[in-house]
Order: sequence, then structure tokens, then C-alpha cells
Amino acid sequence: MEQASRFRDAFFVSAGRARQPMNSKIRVRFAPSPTGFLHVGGLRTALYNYLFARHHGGKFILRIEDTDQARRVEGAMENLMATLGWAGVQYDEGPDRDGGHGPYIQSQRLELYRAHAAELVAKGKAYYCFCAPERLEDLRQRQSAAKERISYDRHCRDLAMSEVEKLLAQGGRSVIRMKVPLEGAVVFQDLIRGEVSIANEVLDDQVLLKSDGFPTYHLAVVVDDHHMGISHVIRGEEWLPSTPKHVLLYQYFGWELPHFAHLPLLLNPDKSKLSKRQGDVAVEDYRAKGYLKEAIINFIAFLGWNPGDERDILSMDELIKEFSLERVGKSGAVFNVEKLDWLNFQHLRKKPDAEVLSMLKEYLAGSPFAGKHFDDQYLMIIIGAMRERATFVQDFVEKCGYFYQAPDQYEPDVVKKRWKPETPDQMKILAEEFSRLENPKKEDYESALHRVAETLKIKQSDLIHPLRLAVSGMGAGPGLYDILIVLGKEETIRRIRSAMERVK
RNA sequence: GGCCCUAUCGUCUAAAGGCUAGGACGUGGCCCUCUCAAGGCCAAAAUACGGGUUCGAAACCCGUUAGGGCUACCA
Repeated sequence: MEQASRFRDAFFVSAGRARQPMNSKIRVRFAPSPTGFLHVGGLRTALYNYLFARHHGGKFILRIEDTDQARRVEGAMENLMATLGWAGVQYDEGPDRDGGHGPYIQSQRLELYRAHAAELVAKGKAYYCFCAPERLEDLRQRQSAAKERISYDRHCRDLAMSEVEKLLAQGGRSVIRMKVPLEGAVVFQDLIRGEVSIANEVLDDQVLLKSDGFPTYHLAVVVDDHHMGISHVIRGEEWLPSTPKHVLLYQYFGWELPHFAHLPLLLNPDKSKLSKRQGDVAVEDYRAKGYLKEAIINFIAFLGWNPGDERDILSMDELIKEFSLERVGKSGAVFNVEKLDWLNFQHLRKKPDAEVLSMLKEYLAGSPFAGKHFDDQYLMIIIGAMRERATFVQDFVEKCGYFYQAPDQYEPDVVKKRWKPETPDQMKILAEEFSRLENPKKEDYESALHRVAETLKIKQSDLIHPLRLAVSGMGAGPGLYDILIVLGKEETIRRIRSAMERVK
């Protein structure tokens, strides 16, 4: 495909050395704004950056874009870093990991942005604007009412130098805006979308430096990406329309352009941009629900990318090995939880027993059974019995509470179907037969039940189902004899007797 | 409204102009079976529409339609 070859050309040019994909010059970044929890879309962007960097032996940088003081949320940055760490998306440079390109928090780089804004003013590529917010609001309203394109009317673009100096001396509020050419167009290459072209006339004279002295995203991202040596800007598609402004800024500064790759958006089931109010979007939410990081990473990686073969369960190492921007698709992907559940099941199954055990113990500690002690050996048998039935670690408890506590109720539907008038008498005989067993194994329970069935001239299943109900209170679960082994002879008999009295 | 992006089963996707459009989740059925699962087998299910280009189009071009994104002194 044309797109693919374009990508290779772009890539090898950037590598500076043909046919040499391993290049330490590759530097990418994830640049979230610390306004809350890490969004799953954000995690995917971070992941693709990370995979791209690792695949090519480059560096992955975390940069905090906190240039909007109003939206600042206390602790959000720490949370972001912790969640990234939990997910295994490790950055090489970041606020707490200096790589010589810091600081990695934009609010600590204000002087740099001011200097660069001043440079553009001096070059005639930007200008001071003294328009009041009220005037701009009014302007937008009028444009909107007249169905005109909404943009700044460039009121201050051609103020005389003397006028500017006078207004500045008066100490009025001012911003610095970029001077967009009135004609022509910006054309740039996107690694995922190919050539993108936008006419200059539809571009706004974007504010670069706000009146509070902070830069806007557009200035900060260009300045930082340049000074941090970013080779590939891999970010969400929502940035595609403002990329021409960034391209223009690179030109104004005389800097080399990085490669751009705009990722397709993650979507709600109704295909709108993934958002709150249509389900969980914070990575934290999924973590709290018991999803494994392996499943989340695997799932998110496949939303917009695939390895090109028919594998669908991949580890982080395999993702690193297989990942390429060439195989990233162009259209948005719906985040559908059913497949995530299946992947969680798959990844949980792949975990060694010992690891599941420690996760189970951790979960138990926060459960209603926290006060009770269950030894490891006991829990291990439960894990063995429940593996094929557990999608989440908590299923080892919630789908089989009877392993932790005698049933206090019996599922009415199952009672109706399996518990006949003659059942209590049969259970009594069965309990007596069990009581004669010594250190019974699975087979011993089985043959004991078989003997009772023969004696009573009934089918084994006429005993099996009521017995399952008696010991578990449920109609579904592991093989009956597996349950009995876990419970042990005494507990089994106790539960049979209890059920004889209580099931009705 | 303007600009930009996108369009293959319900969902995630494969097919780089040439097989019967392949796989996965989910759904339904069958097998296995003491239940529920797991596993196995089978099935239903898609190239948005209309024009071109071509011997040949899901693929390339144009248009239409639909969806989405952006349109701030937010990022």
C-alpha cells in the first residue's frame, strides 16, 4: 500500500541510516494533562508510544502538560504515574526519572515558553493582543449568529509598534497570538493517514501565551517536543485539526519537523468519542473491578492495531516484538467490554497457581471472610477446581462461597428441580455410607454413592444433584466429587444433615 | 454552520488490484457431561450507496450518505 511505503521512507529518513530500524534517536512521549484519572484512551496512546519506543530501541518520555491552572487536580500526576506503573508502561524519562531533558513538568518551564513567544514576536511571526475576553465572546456570538466561521478577527494583528508599547506600559492584560499566513495551505504527512492538507485561511491566530503567563498547549507542545528531541509525535486524532498550527510554529522557529502519527479514537458503543457517562473510562475503574493488567494491555493494544496474523492473546513482550505503526488502522474502535472479559479469562488461566494464590489471598483479606483463616493448601484446591469457571480473581470466592462458609440458603429453582419428597431419606442413607469411609478420596466418595444408588435402585444422578445442592446450595459448579474433596468428610456430612432439615 | 478524518459481520479486525471475503468476541445449535463451565464441531452474520478506472475493485479516483473529531487565554 502507498501508505506503508510512505511510512518506511519517512521512517528511514528519520533513522538517518537506511535499513537500520534500531535507532536510539527515536524518542516519543506521552503528554497527559493532570486533570483526573488516567483514561483508557490515554493508556492506549501511552502504550503505543511505549511499544514503538521499545520495538525500535528508543526512549519513551512522560511529560506533564499542566499549563491550565484552572483544571489542575491535586494528586492527579502521582495517580497518573502510579497507574502507568501498574500497567507496566514504563517511561525512561519523566518527572521522577531525569534523562537530561527536564524538567518534565510544563509549569516548571514557563521561562522557556516566554522566551520563545518573545522570539516569535521579534521575528514578526506573533503579536501582542489586548482584546478583552468579553470582546472575544461577543465576536464569537455574532459570528455564530451570522453562521460565519468562528475565529479571531485579527483586531490586534497590525497594531503599530508604538501603540503596542504604550498598551504594554499601561500594564493591561495581553496575550501573544501566532500570525497565521492569510493565504496558502499547510500540507503535512501523517504516518497513519498519509497526506493531510488544511488551508491557512481556516486557521485561527491562535493564542500562544496566555495573559497569566502560561503557554497554551500549542506553543508548549512544539517547544517541548523540539527541546526534548521528540522524533515521533504519536497522539490522538483529536489533535489532527490543530497540527497545521504546530507545523507552522516549527517553520517559524526553523526547527526540523517530527513525524506525526494520529491514532484513531476509542469510541463509546454509540460510536461517539469514549467518555464518562457511558460506562467506565478510568483505568482505575477497571483495575478495581479485578481486570488484570495483562488483559487490559492486550485488549487496548488490539483496539486499532493487530499483529497481522490470527493470534489474539499477546503478552507485553510479544506486543513489543510485533508492534508497528504501519499496522495501526485509521478508523475509530468501540471499546466493548465482552471481549475484555474473555481476554481477562484467558490471561487469568495462563497465570501459575502460585500467583493466583497470592492474588486470591489479597482479595480474601478485603472480603467478608477476612477474619477466617484458610490455609494455602486449601485455597490451592479451590483454585484447581474453579479455574475454568473464573474470569476474575474474585470469582474464586464469589462464585463458590460454599468453600468458605456453609450455605445459608438453597437456590429455589434447583430445590424445585432436584429435591424430591424422597430425597431426605436417600440423603440420610448416603450420609451414613459416607460416615463409614476412612480418609476418602474422590473415588471412594464416588463408589460409596454408587453403592447407595444400587441399593436404592435409583440413578446416580438422583443422588448427585441433591447432594450438590446440599453441600453448595447451588446447582452449578465444579464436579461434585471435587467439591467433596475440598470440604472433607466431616463437613460434607454436616451439610447433608443440615440440608435434610432446612431444604423444603 | 465551517474545516478535517473515517466507512468490511452486532463488536474488534484480516485480505498491500486476482480463491467461496478469513479469524476472534458475542449469539444460536450439536457433541462431551453429575450441574455449570472449559473444550470440540457446526451455523447465522459484513465490503454504506452511486458512478468511474481496469480483463478484473472491499481495495484506486470522484460524488453522495452516514458517523466522528476540531472549531477557547482547555488539553
